[in-house]
Amino acid sequence: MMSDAATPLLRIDTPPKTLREMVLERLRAAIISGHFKSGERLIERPLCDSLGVSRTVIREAMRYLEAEGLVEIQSNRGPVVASMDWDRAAQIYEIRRLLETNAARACAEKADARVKTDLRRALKALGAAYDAGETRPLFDASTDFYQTIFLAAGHDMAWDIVQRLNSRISRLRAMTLATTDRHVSGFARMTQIAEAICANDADAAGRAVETHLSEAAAIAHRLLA
Amino acid sequence: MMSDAATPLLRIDTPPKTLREMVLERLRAAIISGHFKSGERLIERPLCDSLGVSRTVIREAMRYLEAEGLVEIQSNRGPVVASMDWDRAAQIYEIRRLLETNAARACAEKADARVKTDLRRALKALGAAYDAGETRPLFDASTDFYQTIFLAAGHDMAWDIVQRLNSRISRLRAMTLATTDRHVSGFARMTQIAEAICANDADAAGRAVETHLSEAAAIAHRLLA
DNA sequence: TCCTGTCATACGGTATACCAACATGAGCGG
DNA sequence: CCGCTCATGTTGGTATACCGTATGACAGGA
Repeated sequence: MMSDAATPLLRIDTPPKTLREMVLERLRAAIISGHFKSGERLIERPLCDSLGVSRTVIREAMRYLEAEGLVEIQSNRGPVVASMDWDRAAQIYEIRRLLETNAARACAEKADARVKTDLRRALKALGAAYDAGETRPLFDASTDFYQTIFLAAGHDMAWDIVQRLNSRISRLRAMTLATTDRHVSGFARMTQIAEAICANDADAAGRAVETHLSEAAAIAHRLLA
Repeated sequence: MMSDAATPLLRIDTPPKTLREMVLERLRAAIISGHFKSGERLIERPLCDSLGVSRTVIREAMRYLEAEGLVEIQSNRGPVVASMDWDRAAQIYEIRRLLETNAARACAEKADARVKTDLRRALKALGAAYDAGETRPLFDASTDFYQTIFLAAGHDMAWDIVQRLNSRISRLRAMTLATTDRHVSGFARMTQIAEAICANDADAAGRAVETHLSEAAAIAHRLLA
């Protein structure tokens, strides 16, 4: 027999990306990075030209982005980059609070040596990104840190939700990260979280995430409201 | 002056639905109701024929359903109705637990007379649906009950998430509701929830939702695992 | 000046035809 | 039993056309 049906190691689950996946990623990245500002119309035909694809592909990508909440479709006017107000942002921070504290607790309970090294590595990268001071790597390192926690906790569905929510408050997150005092307190909080998890202390991990997030939400509130 | 800029009463905000919205709703309903079984391929052209629309519309609807997680796209094979295993279902129940207990608590804290009558009305409808014994009205009444709670709490984003999660475990929910002992305990739990909220007792409301959900999850686990 | 009606333009919503690439299963030969 | 080839079904993607709505410019009339 060749091998078992599910050999996980050389399985190709994403055979070369389709055009619409690439277009989707670019559009999403463009929105998240602020290249398209909120409220801006996304007109199909110009996008076709600049991306070099047909309307079909653009439109299908738009449906996906619509479902993600990154664009809103106005009737007979087409897609517009979604905007965010404080009320909804606050709801997002609240949902994140629930999901992230829960994930941190679960992670702390089941973290083994492997997870702990991953986490320390992610934290180290995060520290380097904080020192470097550029927004983009900081974004990525922060994402990686949380991803480590969520996946180690086995909460991949919650992680999907959190990522989606984060993409909708990307501007807010960028501004929050750029806040100067955040450079110190942010990393300190992340360190607390990592330490609590490495000590398998679920309560401490949950509390650390909670304070981290409430601080972030407070800064965001000051910036937006 | 004619009238203020925003005359709310005759404003048309949903000018007649577009074809793709109608198609989207029908396909979604067809998947949730089990008309398309999980794992089943959704082949474009037959769908075009049966729905009487063009491929464009079908394909765009599929992108949306993909983003919702109701269908999965296999490369070069197109959309397939997504399936659900217990691990992911458990994650969904866990996320619902967090969001629903939180919403119930918030609702209990800020419920006024208006909300309470709405809730009692929803509960009454729910009781009638339980007595009638048909699955579909029960589904709708249950949805309405929770919607009342979430919206009264001001948690509309969480509500969107919960609805999306529920659509992904619709089969499981249907089986759970059909379980006979659920007919008694389910309504009793819902009554507890409503009473706690009407008493503005956040802790009791949270606890009631928690037990309700953990019971539901246990039944689902028995059925699926 | 302030309406109001008209018109041209821009753009989304939908349909259709067409083609290339890939998947799959049947049949064929070894 | 295995591998090869080939026909067919289906998706991925493009190009094109047409209609309806939205919008802004403009002209005439109260």
